Amino acid sequence: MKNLILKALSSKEYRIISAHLKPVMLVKGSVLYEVAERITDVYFPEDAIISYLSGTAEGESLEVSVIGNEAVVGIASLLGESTAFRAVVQIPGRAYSMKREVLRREFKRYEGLHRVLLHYTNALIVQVAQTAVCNKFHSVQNRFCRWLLMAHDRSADDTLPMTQEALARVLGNRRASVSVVAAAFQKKGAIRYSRGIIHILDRRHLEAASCECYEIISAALS
Amino acid sequence: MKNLILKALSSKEYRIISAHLKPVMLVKGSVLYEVAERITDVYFPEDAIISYLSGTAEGESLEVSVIGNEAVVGIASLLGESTAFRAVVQIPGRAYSMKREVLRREFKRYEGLHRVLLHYTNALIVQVAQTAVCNKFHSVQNRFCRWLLMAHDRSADDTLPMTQEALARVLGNRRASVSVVAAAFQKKGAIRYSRGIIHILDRRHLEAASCECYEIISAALS
DNA sequence: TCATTCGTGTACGGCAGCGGACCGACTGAA
DNA sequence: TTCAGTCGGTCCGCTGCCGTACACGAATGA
Repeated sequence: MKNLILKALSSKEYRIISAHLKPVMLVKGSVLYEVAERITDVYFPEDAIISYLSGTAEGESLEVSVIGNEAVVGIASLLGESTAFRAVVQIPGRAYSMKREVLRREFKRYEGLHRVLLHYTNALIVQVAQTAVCNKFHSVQNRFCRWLLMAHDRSADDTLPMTQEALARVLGNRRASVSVVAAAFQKKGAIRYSRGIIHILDRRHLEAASCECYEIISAALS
Repeated sequence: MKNLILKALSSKEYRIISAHLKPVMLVKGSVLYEVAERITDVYFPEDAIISYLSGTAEGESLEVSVIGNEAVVGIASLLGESTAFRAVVQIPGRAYSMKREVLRREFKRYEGLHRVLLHYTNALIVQVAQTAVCNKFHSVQNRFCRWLLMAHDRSADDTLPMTQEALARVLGNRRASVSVVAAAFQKKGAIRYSRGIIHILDRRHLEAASCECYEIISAALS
Protein backbone atom coordinates (compact mmCIF):
# COMPACT_ATOMS: atom_id res chain seq x y z
CA MET A 1 0.00 0.00 0.00
CA LYS A 2 1.69 3.15 -1.23
CA ASN A 3 -1.31 5.44 -1.62
CA LEU A 4 -0.91 8.31 0.81
CA ILE A 5 -4.59 9.13 1.10
CA LEU A 6 -5.33 5.62 2.26
CA LYS A 7 -2.27 5.56 4.49
CA ALA A 8 -3.39 8.73 6.21
CA LEU A 9 -6.53 7.06 7.51
CA SER A 10 -6.85 5.74 11.03
CA SER A 11 -6.60 1.98 11.25
CA LYS A 12 -10.30 1.71 11.92
CA GLU A 13 -11.29 3.80 8.90
CA TYR A 14 -8.69 2.09 6.79
CA ARG A 15 -10.20 -1.29 7.59
CA ILE A 16 -13.62 -0.11 6.56
CA ILE A 17 -12.46 1.52 3.33
CA SER A 18 -10.07 -1.20 2.25
CA ALA A 19 -12.87 -3.74 2.26
CA HIS A 20 -14.23 -1.89 -0.78
CA LEU A 21 -10.96 -1.58 -2.70
CA LYS A 22 -10.25 -3.61 -5.78
CA PRO A 23 -6.74 -3.77 -7.26
CA VAL A 24 -6.58 -2.80 -10.92
CA MET A 25 -3.90 -2.25 -13.53
CA LEU A 26 -4.18 1.06 -15.35
CA VAL A 27 -2.89 0.78 -18.88
CA LYS A 28 -1.09 3.57 -20.69
CA GLY A 29 -3.31 5.96 -22.59
CA SER A 30 -6.61 4.68 -21.28
CA VAL A 31 -9.21 7.31 -20.53
CA LEU A 32 -10.70 6.97 -17.06
CA TYR A 33 -13.22 9.79 -17.48
CA GLU A 34 -14.46 11.92 -20.31
CA VAL A 35 -15.62 15.49 -19.76
CA ALA A 36 -19.10 15.77 -18.25
CA GLU A 37 -19.26 12.03 -17.77
CA ARG A 38 -20.86 10.62 -14.69
CA ILE A 39 -18.24 9.01 -12.51
CA THR A 40 -18.90 5.46 -11.34
CA ASP A 41 -15.47 4.53 -9.98
CA VAL A 42 -12.69 6.40 -8.27
CA TYR A 43 -9.04 5.34 -8.26
CA PHE A 44 -6.31 5.41 -5.65
CA PRO A 45 -3.06 5.14 -7.64
CA GLU A 46 -0.14 3.11 -6.34
CA ASP A 47 2.44 3.73 -9.02
CA ALA A 48 0.30 4.74 -11.97
CA ILE A 49 0.23 8.40 -13.01
CA ILE A 50 -2.90 10.07 -14.31
CA SER A 51 -3.44 13.50 -15.87
CA TYR A 52 -6.45 15.73 -15.68
CA LEU A 53 -6.65 17.40 -19.07
CA SER A 54 -8.58 20.49 -19.98
CA GLY A 55 -8.82 21.93 -23.46
CA THR A 56 -10.09 24.49 -25.92
CA ALA A 57 -12.70 24.35 -28.64
CA GLU A 58 -9.86 24.18 -31.19
CA GLY A 59 -8.59 20.91 -29.78
CA GLU A 60 -5.59 22.21 -27.91
CA SER A 61 -5.09 20.42 -24.61
CA LEU A 62 -3.38 21.14 -21.35
CA GLU A 63 -2.76 19.16 -18.20
CA VAL A 64 -4.12 20.93 -15.15
CA SER A 65 -3.16 18.32 -12.58
CA VAL A 66 -0.99 15.24 -12.37
CA ILE A 67 -2.12 12.53 -9.97
CA GLY A 68 -0.18 9.67 -8.45
CA ASN A 69 0.03 7.83 -5.17
CA GLU A 70 -0.40 11.02 -3.17
CA ALA A 71 -3.99 11.46 -4.28
CA VAL A 72 -7.21 10.06 -5.67
CA VAL A 73 -8.66 10.28 -9.16
CA GLY A 74 -12.29 11.36 -9.20
CA ILE A 75 -12.60 13.66 -6.20
CA ALA A 76 -15.10 15.69 -8.22
CA SER A 77 -17.58 12.88 -7.75
CA LEU A 78 -17.76 13.77 -4.08
CA LEU A 79 -18.19 17.47 -4.69
CA GLY A 80 -20.67 17.49 -7.53
CA GLU A 81 -22.23 15.07 -9.92
CA SER A 82 -19.90 14.75 -12.87
CA THR A 83 -16.30 15.41 -13.76
CA ALA A 84 -15.07 18.47 -15.60
CA PHE A 85 -11.88 16.93 -17.01
CA ARG A 86 -10.64 14.11 -19.12
CA ALA A 87 -8.60 11.77 -16.94
CA VAL A 88 -5.92 9.95 -18.92
CA VAL A 89 -3.40 7.38 -17.73
CA GLN A 90 0.05 8.73 -18.62
CA ILE A 91 2.29 6.25 -16.84
CA PRO A 92 0.80 2.77 -16.48
CA GLY A 93 0.76 1.03 -13.13
CA ARG A 94 -1.24 -0.30 -10.23
CA ALA A 95 -4.14 1.37 -8.47
CA TYR A 96 -7.09 0.51 -6.28
CA SER A 97 -10.56 1.25 -7.56
CA MET A 98 -13.67 1.84 -5.53
CA LYS A 99 -17.30 2.48 -6.30
CA ARG A 100 -18.07 6.15 -6.24
CA GLU A 101 -21.28 5.65 -4.29
CA VAL A 102 -19.47 3.78 -1.55
CA LEU A 103 -16.83 6.48 -1.16
CA ARG A 104 -19.52 9.12 -1.17
CA ARG A 105 -21.37 7.37 1.62
CA GLU A 106 -18.32 6.76 3.78
CA PHE A 107 -17.08 10.29 3.13
CA LYS A 108 -20.12 11.64 4.92
CA ARG A 109 -19.91 9.07 7.66
CA TYR A 110 -16.26 9.16 8.74
CA GLU A 111 -14.61 12.24 10.09
CA GLY A 112 -11.03 11.28 9.20
CA LEU A 113 -11.83 10.38 5.61
CA HIS A 114 -13.84 13.57 5.24
CA ARG A 115 -10.93 15.64 6.50
CA VAL A 116 -8.27 13.99 4.41
CA LEU A 117 -10.28 14.23 1.19
CA LEU A 118 -11.11 17.88 1.70
CA HIS A 119 -7.49 18.59 2.49
CA TYR A 120 -6.55 17.00 -0.79
CA THR A 121 -9.21 19.03 -2.57
CA ASN A 122 -7.54 22.16 -1.30
CA ALA A 123 -4.18 20.91 -2.57
CA LEU A 124 -5.75 20.15 -5.94
CA ILE A 125 -6.96 23.72 -6.24
CA VAL A 126 -3.49 24.99 -5.44
CA GLN A 127 -1.98 22.66 -8.00
CA VAL A 128 -4.36 23.73 -10.74
CA ALA A 129 -3.80 27.40 -9.92
CA GLN A 130 -0.03 27.07 -9.89
CA THR A 131 -0.22 25.21 -13.18
CA ALA A 132 -2.09 28.19 -14.59
CA VAL A 133 0.66 30.55 -13.48
CA CYS A 134 3.38 28.21 -14.69
CA ASN A 135 1.84 27.84 -18.14
CA LYS A 136 1.55 31.57 -18.47
CA PHE A 137 4.93 32.75 -17.28
CA HIS A 138 7.44 29.94 -17.48
CA SER A 139 9.38 28.56 -20.43
CA VAL A 140 9.05 25.15 -22.01
CA GLN A 141 12.36 24.17 -20.42
CA ASN A 142 11.15 25.05 -16.93
CA ARG A 143 7.92 23.18 -17.34
CA PHE A 144 9.52 20.19 -18.99
CA CYS A 145 11.68 19.78 -15.89
CA ARG A 146 8.81 20.34 -13.54
CA TRP A 147 6.79 17.62 -15.19
CA LEU A 148 9.61 15.11 -15.09
CA LEU A 149 10.23 15.83 -11.42
CA MET A 150 6.59 15.46 -10.51
CA ALA A 151 6.31 12.24 -12.49
CA HIS A 152 9.51 10.94 -10.94
CA ASP A 153 8.18 11.57 -7.44
CA ARG A 154 5.13 9.51 -8.25
CA SER A 155 6.94 6.78 -10.10
CA ALA A 156 8.32 3.47 -8.88
CA ASP A 157 11.71 3.95 -10.53
CA ASP A 158 13.79 6.23 -12.75
CA THR A 159 12.13 5.11 -15.96
CA LEU A 160 9.14 6.91 -17.41
CA PRO A 161 7.35 5.46 -20.43
CA MET A 162 6.35 8.68 -22.13
CA THR A 163 6.75 9.86 -25.70
CA GLN A 164 7.61 13.45 -26.55
CA GLU A 165 4.31 13.62 -28.36
CA ALA A 166 2.44 12.78 -25.13
CA LEU A 167 4.62 15.16 -23.16
CA ALA A 168 3.83 17.93 -25.62
CA ARG A 169 0.11 17.35 -25.11
CA VAL A 170 0.33 17.64 -21.33
CA LEU A 171 2.55 20.70 -21.51
CA GLY A 172 0.36 22.34 -24.11
CA ASN A 173 3.26 22.88 -26.52
CA ARG A 174 4.28 21.44 -29.86
CA ARG A 175 6.19 18.22 -30.05
CA ALA A 176 8.93 20.10 -31.88
CA SER A 177 9.41 22.42 -28.90
CA VAL A 178 9.62 19.50 -26.50
CA SER A 179 12.03 17.74 -28.80
CA VAL A 180 14.48 20.61 -28.70
CA VAL A 181 14.57 20.93 -24.92
CA ALA A 182 14.68 17.16 -24.43
CA ALA A 183 17.69 16.92 -26.72
CA ALA A 184 19.41 19.68 -24.78
CA PHE A 185 18.90 17.98 -21.42
CA GLN A 186 20.07 14.67 -22.83
CA LYS A 187 23.23 16.32 -24.12
CA LYS A 188 23.89 17.71 -20.65
CA GLY A 189 23.39 14.27 -19.15
CA ALA A 190 20.27 15.04 -17.11
CA ILE A 191 18.15 12.47 -18.91
CA ARG A 192 18.46 9.72 -21.47
CA TYR A 193 15.65 8.66 -23.73
CA SER A 194 14.74 6.65 -26.73
CA ARG A 195 11.52 5.82 -28.49
CA GLY A 196 9.10 6.59 -25.71
CA ILE A 197 11.18 5.73 -22.65
CA ILE A 198 12.72 8.49 -20.55
CA HIS A 199 15.38 7.73 -17.94
CA ILE A 200 16.04 10.25 -15.20
CA LEU A 201 19.82 10.39 -14.74
CA ASP A 202 20.48 13.60 -12.84
CA ARG A 203 17.60 14.83 -10.73
CA ARG A 204 19.62 17.71 -9.32
CA HIS A 205 20.11 19.11 -12.78
CA LEU A 206 16.37 19.00 -13.44
CA GLU A 207 15.64 20.64 -10.11
CA ALA A 208 18.00 23.46 -10.93
CA ALA A 209 16.36 24.01 -14.32
CA SER A 210 12.79 23.78 -13.03
CA CYS A 211 10.73 26.69 -11.76
CA GLU A 212 9.58 27.26 -8.20
CA CYS A 213 6.18 25.85 -9.13
CA TYR A 214 7.50 22.38 -8.42
CA GLU A 215 8.15 23.17 -4.77
CA ILE A 216 4.92 25.09 -4.35
CA ILE A 217 2.82 22.22 -5.64
CA SER A 218 4.77 19.62 -3.70
CA ALA A 219 4.37 21.61 -0.50
CA ALA A 220 0.62 21.93 -0.98
CA LEU A 221 0.22 18.21 -1.49
CA SER A 222 2.10 17.18 1.63
CA MET B 1 -29.90 39.46 -0.54
CA LYS B 2 -28.28 38.74 -3.88
CA ASN B 3 -25.75 36.12 -2.87
CA LEU B 4 -26.61 32.91 -4.65
CA ILE B 5 -24.96 30.59 -2.16
CA LEU B 6 -27.08 31.99 0.63
CA LYS B 7 -30.17 32.02 -1.56
CA ALA B 8 -29.72 28.36 -2.37
CA LEU B 9 -30.18 27.39 1.27
CA SER B 10 -33.43 26.06 2.67
CA SER B 11 -35.32 28.61 4.72
CA LYS B 12 -34.41 26.80 7.89
CA GLU B 13 -30.70 26.72 7.15
CA TYR B 14 -30.82 30.27 5.86
CA ARG B 15 -32.28 31.44 9.17
CA ILE B 16 -29.51 29.77 11.09
CA ILE B 17 -26.73 31.07 8.87
CA SER B 18 -28.04 34.58 8.47
CA ALA B 19 -27.97 35.10 12.20
CA HIS B 20 -24.17 35.07 11.90
CA LEU B 21 -23.86 37.40 8.90
CA LYS B 22 -22.54 40.92 9.23
CA PRO B 23 -22.92 43.41 6.37
CA VAL B 24 -19.63 44.98 5.31
CA MET B 25 -18.42 47.31 2.58
CA LEU B 26 -15.43 46.00 0.68
CA VAL B 27 -13.26 48.84 -0.55
CA LYS B 28 -11.37 48.79 -3.82
CA GLY B 29 -7.91 47.31 -3.67
CA SER B 30 -8.12 46.00 -0.14
CA VAL B 31 -6.50 42.64 0.47
CA LEU B 32 -8.81 40.18 2.21
CA TYR B 33 -6.20 37.43 2.52
CA GLU B 34 -2.50 37.10 1.97
CA VAL B 35 -0.94 33.86 0.83
CA ALA B 36 -0.57 31.26 3.60
CA GLU B 37 -2.48 33.48 5.97
CA ARG B 38 -4.87 31.91 8.42
CA ILE B 39 -8.41 32.85 7.49
CA THR B 40 -10.60 34.29 10.23
CA ASP B 41 -13.52 35.61 8.18
CA VAL B 42 -15.24 34.50 5.01
CA TYR B 43 -17.24 36.80 2.73
CA PHE B 44 -20.44 36.39 0.76
CA PRO B 45 -20.33 39.15 -1.89
CA GLU B 46 -23.45 41.01 -2.89
CA ASP B 47 -22.13 43.30 -5.59
CA ALA B 48 -18.43 43.42 -4.78
CA ILE B 49 -16.01 41.51 -6.99
CA ILE B 50 -12.94 39.81 -5.60
CA SER B 51 -9.98 38.16 -7.35
CA TYR B 52 -7.91 35.23 -6.25
CA LEU B 53 -4.40 36.01 -7.41
CA SER B 54 -1.53 33.61 -7.77
CA GLY B 55 1.98 34.58 -8.78
CA THR B 56 5.57 33.75 -9.53
CA ALA B 57 8.79 34.33 -7.64
CA GLU B 58 9.56 37.17 -10.07
CA GLY B 59 6.48 39.10 -8.98
CA GLU B 60 4.31 38.42 -11.98
CA SER B 61 0.69 37.89 -10.99
CA LEU B 62 -2.33 36.21 -12.46
CA GLU B 63 -5.96 35.96 -11.49
CA VAL B 64 -7.07 32.37 -11.12
CA SER B 65 -10.66 33.05 -10.10
CA VAL B 66 -13.07 35.96 -9.98
CA ILE B 67 -15.68 35.90 -7.25
CA GLY B 68 -18.93 37.78 -6.94
CA ASN B 69 -22.44 37.18 -5.71
CA GLU B 70 -22.48 33.62 -7.06
CA ALA B 71 -19.91 32.45 -4.55
CA VAL B 72 -18.06 32.83 -1.28
CA VAL B 73 -14.57 34.13 -0.59
CA GLY B 74 -12.54 31.85 1.66
CA ILE B 75 -13.83 28.38 0.85
CA ALA B 76 -10.28 27.13 1.43
CA SER B 77 -10.83 27.69 5.14
CA LEU B 78 -13.30 24.83 5.11
CA LEU B 79 -11.05 22.49 3.20
CA GLY B 80 -7.73 23.09 4.89
CA GLU B 81 -6.19 25.46 7.34
CA SER B 82 -4.96 28.43 5.38
CA THR B 83 -5.46 30.08 2.03
CA ALA B 84 -3.19 29.62 -0.97
CA PHE B 85 -4.07 32.85 -2.75
CA ARG B 86 -4.11 36.57 -2.28
CA ALA B 87 -7.71 37.74 -2.31
CA VAL B 88 -8.04 41.31 -3.57
CA VAL B 89 -11.14 43.45 -3.94
CA GLN B 90 -11.30 44.53 -7.59
CA ILE B 91 -14.71 46.13 -7.73
CA PRO B 92 -15.88 47.64 -4.43
CA GLY B 93 -19.29 46.84 -3.05
CA ARG B 94 -21.35 45.18 -0.37
CA ALA B 95 -20.83 41.74 1.13
CA TYR B 96 -21.71 39.77 4.23
CA SER B 97 -18.93 38.52 6.42
CA MET B 98 -19.00 35.58 8.77
CA LYS B 99 -16.58 34.02 11.22
CA ARG B 100 -14.73 31.15 9.64
CA GLU B 101 -15.16 28.96 12.72
CA VAL B 102 -18.91 29.39 12.64
CA LEU B 103 -19.18 28.46 8.98
CA ARG B 104 -16.91 25.50 9.56
CA ARG B 105 -19.12 24.25 12.36
CA GLU B 106 -22.39 24.71 10.49
CA PHE B 107 -20.88 23.23 7.35
CA LYS B 108 -20.44 19.93 9.16
CA ARG B 109 -23.82 20.15 10.79
CA TYR B 110 -26.18 21.02 7.93
CA GLU B 111 -26.63 18.84 4.91
CA GLY B 112 -27.81 21.56 2.51
CA LEU B 113 -25.01 23.96 3.35
CA HIS B 114 -22.50 21.15 3.04
CA ARG B 115 -23.81 20.23 -0.39
CA VAL B 116 -23.97 23.74 -1.76
CA LEU B 117 -20.46 24.61 -0.61
CA LEU B 118 -18.94 21.46 -2.05
CA HIS B 119 -20.79 22.07 -5.29
CA TYR B 120 -19.24 25.50 -5.42
CA THR B 121 -15.83 24.02 -4.68
CA ASN B 122 -16.19 21.87 -7.75
CA ALA B 123 -17.12 24.90 -9.83
CA LEU B 124 -14.10 26.74 -8.45
CA ILE B 125 -11.81 23.97 -9.62
CA VAL B 126 -13.37 24.14 -13.08
CA GLN B 127 -12.94 27.89 -13.16
CA VAL B 128 -9.29 27.75 -12.15
CA ALA B 129 -8.60 25.00 -14.69
CA GLN B 130 -10.34 26.84 -17.51
CA THR B 131 -8.42 29.97 -16.60
CA ALA B 132 -5.23 27.96 -17.00
CA VAL B 133 -6.28 26.88 -20.48
CA CYS B 134 -7.43 30.38 -21.38
CA ASN B 135 -4.18 32.00 -20.28
CA LYS B 136 -2.19 29.52 -22.28
CA PHE B 137 -4.07 29.48 -25.57
CA HIS B 138 -6.17 32.60 -25.94
CA SER B 139 -5.22 36.10 -26.97
CA VAL B 140 -5.27 39.22 -24.85
CA GLN B 141 -8.37 40.38 -26.75
CA ASN B 142 -10.27 37.19 -25.94
CA ARG B 143 -9.38 37.30 -22.30
CA PHE B 144 -10.02 41.02 -21.98
CA CYS B 145 -13.58 40.41 -23.16
CA ARG B 146 -14.01 37.39 -20.96
CA TRP B 147 -13.03 39.35 -17.89
CA LEU B 148 -15.37 42.22 -18.66
CA LEU B 149 -18.24 39.81 -19.23
CA MET B 150 -17.62 37.96 -16.00
CA ALA B 151 -17.30 41.19 -14.08
CA HIS B 152 -20.43 42.56 -15.72
CA ASP B 153 -22.40 39.47 -14.67
CA ARG B 154 -21.38 40.04 -11.08
CA SER B 155 -21.83 43.78 -11.10
CA ALA B 156 -24.79 45.90 -10.11
CA ASP B 157 -24.69 48.03 -13.28
CA ASP B 158 -22.80 48.69 -16.51
CA THR B 159 -20.03 50.64 -14.84
CA LEU B 160 -16.84 48.98 -13.65
CA PRO B 161 -14.32 50.99 -11.65
CA MET B 162 -11.14 49.37 -12.93
CA THR B 163 -7.94 50.84 -14.32
CA GLN B 164 -6.09 49.28 -17.22
CA GLU B 165 -3.18 48.81 -14.85
CA ALA B 166 -5.33 46.65 -12.54
CA LEU B 167 -6.80 44.80 -15.49
CA ALA B 168 -3.30 44.03 -16.75
CA ARG B 169 -2.42 42.52 -13.39
CA VAL B 170 -5.41 40.18 -13.35
CA LEU B 171 -4.87 39.15 -16.97
CA GLY B 172 -1.16 38.63 -16.44
CA ASN B 173 -0.23 40.95 -19.33
CA ARG B 174 1.42 44.33 -19.65
CA ARG B 175 -0.61 47.47 -19.24
CA ALA B 176 0.50 48.47 -22.72
CA SER B 177 -1.10 45.35 -24.19
CA VAL B 178 -4.36 46.00 -22.38
CA SER B 179 -4.29 49.61 -23.46
CA VAL B 180 -4.15 48.66 -27.13
CA VAL B 181 -7.08 46.24 -27.02
CA ALA B 182 -9.13 48.57 -24.82
CA ALA B 183 -8.65 51.39 -27.29
CA ALA B 184 -9.73 49.09 -30.13
CA PHE B 185 -12.94 48.05 -28.38
CA GLN B 186 -13.72 51.64 -27.50
CA LYS B 187 -13.30 52.63 -31.12
CA LYS B 188 -15.76 49.91 -32.14
CA GLY B 189 -18.23 51.15 -29.55
CA ALA B 190 -18.23 48.08 -27.33
CA ILE B 191 -17.00 49.97 -24.29
CA ARG B 192 -16.29 53.50 -23.15
CA TYR B 193 -13.76 54.35 -20.50
CA SER B 194 -11.86 57.10 -18.89
CA ARG B 195 -9.46 57.30 -16.02
CA GLY B 196 -10.32 54.10 -14.25
CA ILE B 197 -14.01 53.76 -15.11
CA ILE B 198 -15.15 51.31 -17.75
CA HIS B 199 -18.67 51.42 -19.18
CA ILE B 200 -20.05 48.36 -20.92
CA LEU B 201 -21.93 49.63 -23.98
CA ASP B 202 -22.35 46.60 -26.22
CA ARG B 203 -22.31 43.27 -24.44
CA ARG B 204 -23.04 41.37 -27.63
CA HIS B 205 -19.88 42.66 -29.19
CA LEU B 206 -17.84 41.52 -26.20
CA GLU B 207 -19.48 38.12 -26.25
CA ALA B 208 -18.59 37.69 -29.90
CA ALA B 209 -14.97 38.62 -29.26
CA SER B 210 -14.62 36.47 -26.15
CA CYS B 211 -13.52 32.84 -26.08
CA GLU B 212 -15.63 29.84 -25.15
CA CYS B 213 -14.08 29.90 -21.67
CA TYR B 214 -16.69 32.41 -20.62
CA GLU B 215 -19.53 29.99 -21.24
CA ILE B 216 -17.70 27.03 -19.75
CA ILE B 217 -17.03 28.84 -16.50
CA SER B 218 -20.52 30.32 -16.34
CA ALA B 219 -22.06 26.89 -16.87
CA ALA B 220 -19.96 25.34 -14.11
CA LEU B 221 -21.02 28.02 -11.65
CA SER B 222 -24.72 27.68 -12.23
C1' DT C 1 -2.05 78.78 -9.28
C1' DC C 2 1.23 75.40 -9.99
C1' DA C 3 3.34 71.00 -9.20
C1' DT C 4 2.61 66.30 -8.81
C1' DT C 5 0.51 62.04 -9.54
C1' DC C 6 -2.39 59.05 -12.14
C1' DG C 7 -4.35 56.92 -16.19
C1' DT C 8 -3.61 56.20 -20.83
C1' DG C 9 -1.45 56.20 -25.76
C1' DT C 10 2.24 54.72 -28.44
C1' DA C 11 6.57 53.19 -30.36
C1' DC C 12 10.48 49.94 -31.17
C1' DG C 13 13.57 46.16 -30.99
C1' DG C 14 13.65 41.49 -29.39
C1' DC C 15 12.33 36.75 -28.84
C1' DA C 16 9.92 32.45 -27.52
C1' DG C 17 7.11 29.55 -29.44
C1' DC C 18 3.92 28.54 -33.42
C1' DG C 19 2.41 26.21 -37.81
C1' DG C 20 3.79 23.34 -41.03
C1' DA C 21 6.67 20.42 -43.18
C1' DC C 22 10.20 17.00 -44.25
C1' DC C 23 13.31 13.41 -43.21
C1' DG C 24 15.82 9.70 -40.97
C1' DA C 25 16.05 5.99 -37.64
C1' DC C 26 14.16 2.44 -35.21
C1' DT C 27 10.64 -1.28 -34.31
C1' DG C 28 7.47 -4.88 -34.82
C1' DA C 29 4.42 -7.43 -37.62
C1' DA C 30 3.67 -9.97 -41.82
C1' DT D 1 13.21 -9.51 -45.27
C1' DT D 2 10.22 -6.10 -46.13
C1' DC D 3 7.22 -2.54 -45.04
C1' DA D 4 4.30 0.39 -42.50
C1' DG D 5 4.01 2.85 -38.47
C1' DT D 6 6.14 5.23 -34.61
C1' DC D 7 9.37 8.34 -32.62
C1' DG D 8 12.31 12.04 -32.80
C1' DG D 9 15.47 15.98 -35.09
C1' DT D 10 15.44 20.05 -37.62
C1' DC D 11 14.33 24.08 -40.40
C1' DC D 12 11.90 28.45 -41.92
C1' DG D 13 9.04 32.29 -41.77
C1' DC D 14 5.82 34.38 -38.82
C1' DT D 15 3.53 36.73 -34.94
C1' DG D 16 1.89 38.01 -30.47
C1' DC D 17 3.54 39.64 -26.68
C1' DC D 18 7.45 41.40 -23.90
C1' DG D 19 10.55 45.04 -21.81
C1' DT D 20 11.30 49.54 -21.82
C1' DA D 21 10.59 54.05 -22.50
C1' DC D 22 8.57 58.53 -23.29
C1' DA D 23 4.68 61.67 -23.73
C1' DC D 24 0.50 64.01 -22.53
C1' DG D 25 -3.80 65.41 -20.54
C1' DA D 26 -6.82 64.98 -16.45
C1' DA D 27 -7.28 64.97 -11.66
C1' DT D 28 -5.53 66.21 -7.18
C1' DG D 29 -3.79 68.84 -3.66
C1' DA D 30 -0.75 72.29 -1.64
